[in-house]
Amino acid sequence: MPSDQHQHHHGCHAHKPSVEAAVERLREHHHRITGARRALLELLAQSDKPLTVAELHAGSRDHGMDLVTVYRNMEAFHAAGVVQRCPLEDGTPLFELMGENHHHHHIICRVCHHVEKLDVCVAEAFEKLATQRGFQDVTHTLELYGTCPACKG
Amino acid sequence: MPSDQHQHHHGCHAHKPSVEAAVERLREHHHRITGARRALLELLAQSDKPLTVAELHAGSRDHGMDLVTVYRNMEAFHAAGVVQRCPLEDGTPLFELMGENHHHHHIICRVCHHVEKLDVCVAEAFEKLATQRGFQDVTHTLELYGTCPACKG
DNA sequence: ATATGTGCAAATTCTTTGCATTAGA
DNA sequence: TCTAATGCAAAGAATTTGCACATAT
Repeated sequence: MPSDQHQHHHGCHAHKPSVEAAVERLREHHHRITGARRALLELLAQSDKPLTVAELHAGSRDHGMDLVTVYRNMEAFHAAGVVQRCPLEDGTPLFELMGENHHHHHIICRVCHHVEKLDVCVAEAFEKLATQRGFQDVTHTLELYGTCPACKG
Repeated sequence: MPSDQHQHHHGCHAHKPSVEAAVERLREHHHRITGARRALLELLAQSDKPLTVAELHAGSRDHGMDLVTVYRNMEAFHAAGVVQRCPLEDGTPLFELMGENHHHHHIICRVCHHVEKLDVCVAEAFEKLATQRGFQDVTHTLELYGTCPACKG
């Protein structure tokens, strides 16, 4: 039962909440809240799509942090459950803020890497299969790949 | 409508079929069928899980091919629609033969990378969403990650 | 016969590590 | 104050490219 179509009027909406939630989570994990981390969290919160290391680095260029800081923080964020990794088909790492906002997936153009959010999740029930087999801390990714209208040909 | 449970008595069964199907596909794409390619296809067909570049290289060591041959052929196979890429959460590339056999997904231990096949696919319907948005050649991956029973702690 | 595929070596890109310095808590 | 985070530089790993030779069609 797709309840879609809410994401084509973005701008600067309910971002702070996700950032603050992330900050709390990081504190729980005894991490310090630095300028670099705030900058990265803001970026992730403002983005409507998962970001690459390069995009994170470029996007926070006003803060001027080093690439290695991006790598280290994405690892820390992931370990703290603040971001989710959802690599492209070719393995390129993408990072996305784990929202309290409902879980969702993406349709990604395999040519231009344009990403659209799909506000539906059919996979939650699926996770039970894994849990039944004795797996713990089960998460999932569901990515659709295709050629977007602009890239036909 | 899950039609599960057919894969726990493997050995050397219906492999040739998938290999031959792949070979045909490669021919359609005007690719030559070399020893290296046969070896890689056999390996993929015999495996009940997606394989890494290293595994493909090691597994075909009797043929003694170069690592770069694995890379190049996986790219060719993917372009020809013979294999599917399904990277691990961390981006590590995995390759799996695209079967005429029914589509399925995996549950992967994020500690030891043990992989189990799930003979169910809930995502086909999902692909329609992408098609409706004008995407073409839509495929998907659905991977579940967790800590397997052996890796608890 | 001819072009594609392969191996080897080198180049490139991506990611990680070490260590001195800076800055949160 | 005291430890975690950062930047810079260097190391390491993964992947790609170039070119001469081998081999499927």
